[in-house]
Amino acid sequence: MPRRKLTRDLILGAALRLADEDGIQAVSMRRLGQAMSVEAMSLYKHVSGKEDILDGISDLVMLEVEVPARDQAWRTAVRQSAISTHQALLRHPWASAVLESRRNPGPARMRYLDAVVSILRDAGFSLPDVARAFMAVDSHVYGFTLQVLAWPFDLRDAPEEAKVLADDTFGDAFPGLRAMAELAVIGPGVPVEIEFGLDLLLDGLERRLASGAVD
Amino acid sequence: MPRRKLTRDLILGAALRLADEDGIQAVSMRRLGQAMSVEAMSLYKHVSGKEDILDGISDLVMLEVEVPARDQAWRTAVRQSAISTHQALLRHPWASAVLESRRNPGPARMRYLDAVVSILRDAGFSLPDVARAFMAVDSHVYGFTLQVLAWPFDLRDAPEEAKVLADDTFGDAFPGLRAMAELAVIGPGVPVEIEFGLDLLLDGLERRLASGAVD
DNA sequence: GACGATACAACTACACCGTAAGCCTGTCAA
DNA sequence: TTGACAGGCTTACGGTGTAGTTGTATCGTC
Repeated sequence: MPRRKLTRDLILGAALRLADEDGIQAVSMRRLGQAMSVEAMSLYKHVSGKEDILDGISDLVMLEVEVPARDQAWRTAVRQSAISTHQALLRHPWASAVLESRRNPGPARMRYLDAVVSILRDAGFSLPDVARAFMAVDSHVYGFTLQVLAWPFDLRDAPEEAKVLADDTFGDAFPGLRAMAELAVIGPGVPVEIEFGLDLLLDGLERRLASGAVD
Repeated sequence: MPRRKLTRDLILGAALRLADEDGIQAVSMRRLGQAMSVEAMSLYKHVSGKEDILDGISDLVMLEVEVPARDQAWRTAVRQSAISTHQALLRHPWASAVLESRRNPGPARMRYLDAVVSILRDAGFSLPDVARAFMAVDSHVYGFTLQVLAWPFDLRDAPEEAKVLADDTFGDAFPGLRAMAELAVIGPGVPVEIEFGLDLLLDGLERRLASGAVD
C-alpha cells in the first residue's frame, strides 16, 4: 500500500470537486477525508486547517479567470476579465460568497489584480481612479454574480410552474415586482446580463479618462 | 415570574443585538437562548429554526433603509436609497453576506424593491430596463459593501503600521498593487466611495432613458 | 376556589462540526 | 539491522442545529 496518498494539491483538488458537486457545506474535514479514504485528522499534516482549504480552493477558482495581457486596450482587458471572472464564479456557485468572506487574496487573485491595475495605470488613469475603477467593476462582478445565484426562480423550471411561484411570492401586494418576476421567468429568460451594468461603468470610465478628470 | 418571556420579535431583537455585538457566528441557538435566559429549544416555539432567525434579522436591517417616496425624481430616489442601503449594511457588517445568501426576501426588502421598481417604471424605463437597472445598482451596493468590509487594512490603524502591512502583503512581486494599497492606507483615507460607481451607473441609465432605447 | 385544557419552556439525545494531543507504523538512510 | 521520522490513525473535547418528550404555569370554565 502506497504511503503518500495525500498532498496539499490532492486535498485541494478533492475539496474543490466536493464543493462543486455537493455544495460548500459538504466540505467538512470529515467528509473530505472520507472522499479521500483517509481520516479527517490526517489532512492536518498537509493543510493548516479548514480556513486554509477554503483559501486554497478559492484561489483555484481565481486561477480559471483569464489574466489580460498587458498590451491590450484597457477597456477590452477590463471587460474581458470581468466577464471571465463572472463565468468562473458561475461555474463554482459557492465561490463568490467564499471569496468575498476571505480576507487574504491568494496568489492567483493577486496576479489578476496586479495585471488589471497595471493596464489601467498604463492607460493613463490616476492612482485613485484606478482604485475607484477597480472597486466599481469588481463590486459589480461579485454583486451581480451573487444576485444571479440567489435568484429564487430556477430558470430551468417550466414557465407555468414559475408563474405560479411568482404569483405566490408577490401576491397582489407588490404589483411592480410581480410584473418583473413574471418577465424574468416567463419571457425569453432573464433579460439581465452582466454586460449591461459593466458597459455602463466602462462608458463612464472612458468619459472620465477622456475628460482628463483629476483628483 | 411572568410566563411570556419569549416572542418572535423579542427573539429577533436579541439575535440582532447579538450579531451586531459579537458577530454573526455568535448567533447560535444556545447562545441566543443564553442571552435571553432561556433554553435553546424554547426558541423553537416562536421561530421555525435558525434559518428563520437569519431571515428575520436580515429583514430588520432592510427595515432601516429609507424607502423612497413615489413622487421623487427617479435618479434622486435610486441614488438615495442605494446609499441608504449601503449605510445600513455598514451598520451591521454581517448583514451583506447573510442577505446575499438568503433566497427569500422578507417583507421589508419587498417593500423597498417594489418602491424602487415603481419609481423606475413611472420614470419611463421599460420593464426589462427596470430589471437591468435595479440589478446593476443593487449589485454595486452589495458588492461594494462586501468589498469594503473585507478590506484587509484596518484604516483606524496607524499609517506607519499600515505601510509595513502593505509592504509585507505585496512585496516586490506586485508593484502596482502595492502602490494602490499604500495609497489607500497612507493617504487621506480610501479615495473610493460608493458614489463613484453609483453615479457612473446613474449617468448611463439617464442617457439610456434620454436616447429612448428599446428592447 | 377547583379543575381540566392548553401553551410553552426545559430536558435529553443524536448526528454532525473543527481540531488538539498522542499513538502507531511504514519507509528509508546509515 | 537499526533508528529516526514522516504521515496517517485514534481518542477526546467542546461546539453546532434540532427532533422528541416531559414537566409546569397560566387561563377559562364551572
